[in-house]
Amino acid sequence: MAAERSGGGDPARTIALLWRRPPEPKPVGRKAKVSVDQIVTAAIAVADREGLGAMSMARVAQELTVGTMSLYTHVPGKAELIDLMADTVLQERDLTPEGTWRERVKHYADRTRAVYQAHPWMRDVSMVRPPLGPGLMDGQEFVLAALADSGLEPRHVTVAHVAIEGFVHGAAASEVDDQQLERTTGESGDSWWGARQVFWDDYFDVERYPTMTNLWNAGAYDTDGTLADTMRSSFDYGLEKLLDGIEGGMR
Amino acid sequence: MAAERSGGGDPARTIALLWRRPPEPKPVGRKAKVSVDQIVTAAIAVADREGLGAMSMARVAQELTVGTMSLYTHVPGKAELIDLMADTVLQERDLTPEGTWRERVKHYADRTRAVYQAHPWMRDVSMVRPPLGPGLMDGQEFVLAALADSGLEPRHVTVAHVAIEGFVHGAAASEVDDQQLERTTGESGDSWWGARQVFWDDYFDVERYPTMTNLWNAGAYDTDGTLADTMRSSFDYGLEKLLDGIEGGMR
DNA sequence: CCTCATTTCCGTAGGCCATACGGAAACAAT
DNA sequence: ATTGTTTCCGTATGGCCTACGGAAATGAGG
Repeated sequence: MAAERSGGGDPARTIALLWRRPPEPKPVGRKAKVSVDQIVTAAIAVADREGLGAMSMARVAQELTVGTMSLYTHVPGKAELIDLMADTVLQERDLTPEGTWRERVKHYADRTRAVYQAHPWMRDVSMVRPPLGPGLMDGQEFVLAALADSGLEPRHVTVAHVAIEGFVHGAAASEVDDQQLERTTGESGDSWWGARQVFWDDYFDVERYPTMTNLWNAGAYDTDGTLADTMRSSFDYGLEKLLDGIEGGMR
Repeated sequence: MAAERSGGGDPARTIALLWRRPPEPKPVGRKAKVSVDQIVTAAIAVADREGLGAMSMARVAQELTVGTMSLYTHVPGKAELIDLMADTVLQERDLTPEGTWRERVKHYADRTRAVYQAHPWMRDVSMVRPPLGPGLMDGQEFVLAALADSGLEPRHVTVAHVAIEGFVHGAAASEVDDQQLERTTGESGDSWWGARQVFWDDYFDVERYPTMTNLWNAGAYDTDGTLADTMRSSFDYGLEKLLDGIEGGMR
């Protein structure tokens, strides 16, 4: 379906969970078999292996040898669990503030990209209404600090920030899409394209697509590395050009 | 769940459907109550109104007053139906080749953005293994022609193309994310942020986030328009800077 | 009109999913 | 041993996709 995060429940409860502020100590009552951390860890493990689609409450409970409904004692629902998962993996970026502002933005992009590589299901998590936890907030502060040091006006810092965030998450997402599809469908990108050879043979119209034909003949699509390499270069190229443009606008 | 397109079935069948090449005329047998076009149109209508999550085979069949399983006579399965939907709405961009190469790329970006605006469920459709139909192909040809006219080397045309494609789809996707969430959850972005006021009151740490605090105090987050306006400017700003960078790299 | 091959229509059934509800079980304090 | 509190979890509801196979409709040939 979709980016199925939203946190329909009580926002205060979700935010308290994100910052791991337990409601209060409970010396009385039955001992808990599982903790929030265990649930989040197990959920991430399932999603890493089999995709977000396979991360069901029943599946996570099974992983912890616990009844499905037990999870609801610790976590309001599935949407909130996804919030917790996302913020947790965003904390894996350890962002060291070294170098020029450009180097720091590049560093941020690389670390974020690494998160997506390690957790391809992040593709399916919308960042428009993000989990307001430490993982997200620390990243924002890091990029904003770099941009503020660049000499941009405060006003332009915020708009450049949104553009960079959008590019990084968007590019990282489309880069791991391929792997995620491979994981869920069991078919690799190369094999997928290979199976569609029939398209180039029977449907591609040279007259309708002259530019593609020319580029093909000019060897523009000859490639040494894999499809993953190509996407990686595009990520770097695009970010570089975007930063060039931002820098150029300052002078 | 996810970007639930993949076309696990026979690729040749799917491609034939995308280009609307019927297998052959059938003078014999029971008359069909519905056509492929009707199914695709109804599916798009449902997804437009209620999101891709609500676009189930049963729901589409209901729309056409037909049994659920009847759809499978005309369409291999849900994944292929989504392929058909995506390529159909991409055909709605009518791309007129006028102006400089930059103007044409901008034109392409705007038309693609309009598609996402009209069909927010496109956010959930992965473009990594795209539907190889006329809608997608015509768009690719258009951008490549613009870039080829720019004077870029063939080699750089392809990498710039991937970067632009990624930016446009990524930015358009995150721009409509908000609307889609509003549609499915019934809560607007403003109301969502408002309900999380508690975060700024009780959790935001001024010492931990000095840059954000400074920017806030400098009025960088004061805004005249809505959240949608802000995202729109970022889309334009980011594309502009990306094209600046690409153009600058040529000299 | 009847037969028959061909095509489409679609009911049923199996195996998934989230989660509301409410009772059973475990534990600390009295 | 009782009581209050908390956690655990079985059941049930209403959804989803689609494999299977039989019923219904249609045109052609007799």
